[in-house]
Amino acid sequence: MKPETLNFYDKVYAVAKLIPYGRVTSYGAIAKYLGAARSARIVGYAMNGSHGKDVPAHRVVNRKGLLTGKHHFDGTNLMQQLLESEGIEVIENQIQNLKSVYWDPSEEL
DNA sequence: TTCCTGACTCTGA
DNA sequence: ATCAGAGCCAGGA
Repeated sequence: MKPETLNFYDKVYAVAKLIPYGRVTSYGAIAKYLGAARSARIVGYAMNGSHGKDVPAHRVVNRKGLLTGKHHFDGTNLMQQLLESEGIEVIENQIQNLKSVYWDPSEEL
């Protein structure tokens, strides 16, 4: 396998690992940071392989702050619990005060 | 090689 | 303001 091919996933994982504690980001933000603003779905798709890795996928949500990927987690509210455990208020799969906990790699990095 | 699916996002009504 | 539809890229069969 070519390193370039894996580079995309590797970058996604790398950025996800860079997400600070108590902060969340969106797929589009990561995609944009990687130079593929239109590949937001690919970022989420890449997260499918993040299981078993050190990638805090629970800190990655969609642009609306909705936990769309929580269904892919082991439990049903596991993702929400993880976020709440970090001080992030989540109600009905919706992150509250998203603006305050939002973390943009393009701006922070 | 082609077709299908998907943890998204944007634009239009 | 909210709701619905189309577009986009990458990976797997």
